[in-house]
Amino acid sequence: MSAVAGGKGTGVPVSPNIIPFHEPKTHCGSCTLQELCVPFGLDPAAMRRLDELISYRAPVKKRETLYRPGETFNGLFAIRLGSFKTLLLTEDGREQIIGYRIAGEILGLDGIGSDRYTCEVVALEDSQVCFLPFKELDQLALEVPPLRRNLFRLMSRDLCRDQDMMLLLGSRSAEERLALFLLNLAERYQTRGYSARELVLRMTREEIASFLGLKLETVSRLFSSLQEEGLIQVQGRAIKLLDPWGLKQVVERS
Amino acid sequence: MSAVAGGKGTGVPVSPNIIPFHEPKTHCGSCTLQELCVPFGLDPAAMRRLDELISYRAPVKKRETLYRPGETFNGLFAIRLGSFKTLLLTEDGREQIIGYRIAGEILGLDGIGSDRYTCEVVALEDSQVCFLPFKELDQLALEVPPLRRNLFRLMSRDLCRDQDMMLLLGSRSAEERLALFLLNLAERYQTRGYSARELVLRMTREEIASFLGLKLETVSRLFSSLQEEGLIQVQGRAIKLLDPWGLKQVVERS
DNA sequence: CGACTAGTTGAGGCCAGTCAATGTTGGTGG
DNA sequence: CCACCAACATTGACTGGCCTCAACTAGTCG
Repeated sequence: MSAVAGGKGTGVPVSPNIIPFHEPKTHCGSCTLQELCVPFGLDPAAMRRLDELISYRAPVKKRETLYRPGETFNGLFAIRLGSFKTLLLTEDGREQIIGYRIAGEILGLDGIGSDRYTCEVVALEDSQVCFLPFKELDQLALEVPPLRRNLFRLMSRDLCRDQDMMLLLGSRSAEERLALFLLNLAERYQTRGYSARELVLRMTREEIASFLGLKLETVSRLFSSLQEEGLIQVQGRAIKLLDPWGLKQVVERS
Repeated sequence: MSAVAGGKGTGVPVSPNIIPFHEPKTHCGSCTLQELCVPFGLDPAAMRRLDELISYRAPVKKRETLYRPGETFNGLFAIRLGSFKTLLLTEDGREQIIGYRIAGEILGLDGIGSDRYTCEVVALEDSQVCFLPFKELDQLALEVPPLRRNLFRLMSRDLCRDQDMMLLLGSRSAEERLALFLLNLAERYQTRGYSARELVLRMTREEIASFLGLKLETVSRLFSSLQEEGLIQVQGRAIKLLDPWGLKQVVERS
């Protein structure tokens, strides 16, 4: 069963660990991620109304599933803390990871169209999400144009990200894929105030491989060879980008 | 310069070949594709208002570009007739085809978020599109909930399609990719009232290959081998699916 | 008719996959 | 706190699927 989204698609949140609202810093207005997230650019009044509509903020433990394909769509999740993988299963049971989402990003957009979520979302570490019930969100968006705009922007951002990913999977070598993966990740962490040079991966080699359309041994070998080239430094899941410009060259050399 | 979307991102439509509105069958209400398209499920009054906001219906010639990355986003295009490829360019100039859109489908959603279109769209044959200016569409959607719903549905549909494509590119063999491509195409043509068994490709082998993350020779070889297996019959771009069930088996055999 | 584009087919090479052995890390319980 | 175990990661040897290069055919348009 899902950790938060409600069992068996009933739409009723059942997490026993909902974070009390009187805790400090559990409001959009004081959230450090607001400019990446749904509330971006809203005036204080609108922000307060958005806050009221968020029906709960809840922790999701490592490896727990946030939602699964087929569960009824009832809203979006904003990642407050932590990271998630999104994946699809092939008919023969293998999993293909199609996304990797970190704090400030939105989960659940895949369900907007069909009333059902279509992919599976699993926490890669202990995380926290804010739940935005869609009906109410849609209503509020009617009155608040910037919110409406943000919703479109978020969907469009996902569309473009997926298209970039198709470009990557369709026409890049294994080495280019890994280099792009690292650069992209570093950039996203940087916008969140973390170092642009050092990052700690939350995924296993196998998960990275699945995401990049490769095998885990290939990923492992590539980490080693990029390290030998002096471009990165690898210590398990801690990666240092020693030469970001060199990494970009790896991508751009045709 | 773009064929329709306006030169140099000015947002002013400049096509010299706009189809007069007094032509028969140029209204949503009488369009055979309405149930696949934006107007799905709208009541007659709303449908009329949607019709009024469509600022033009225009032909796009084979190989003409509908819009390019960087041009200002000013609205969506509904395909009335024909087909298009959507593509991204790598920094070294190769093109990666990321989508293949036919009548009843929507183009331009990639631009909603950023005020600029992000991919390039090119007609594969002489085609026709309806232009929906986004500002007005967004306004109308405020008053017409089913229209709002349709917009979300369309974006979400694209998201899921792209995700399926990532699954295909990330974890399927060349033969599986081609079989899936043919089955998917046949299904889409079938919903539009065409035969589920016979289809005429509008793409070259090279375009199919790019879309599937392969090389043209590989695609050509696969057409031949699927034909030898008795699953399809190939005559240039005319393909007959002799054994759709067998094709599905090709995909599902792990 | 010739030039051009699209498509097919063959021979050979290489990148990434597969199989397998070994090393490392981190969580758990004694 | 440390020993143990399982999961994760690395590395090597070999294989194979798809790519590359190349020759040839068929259809199209001026």
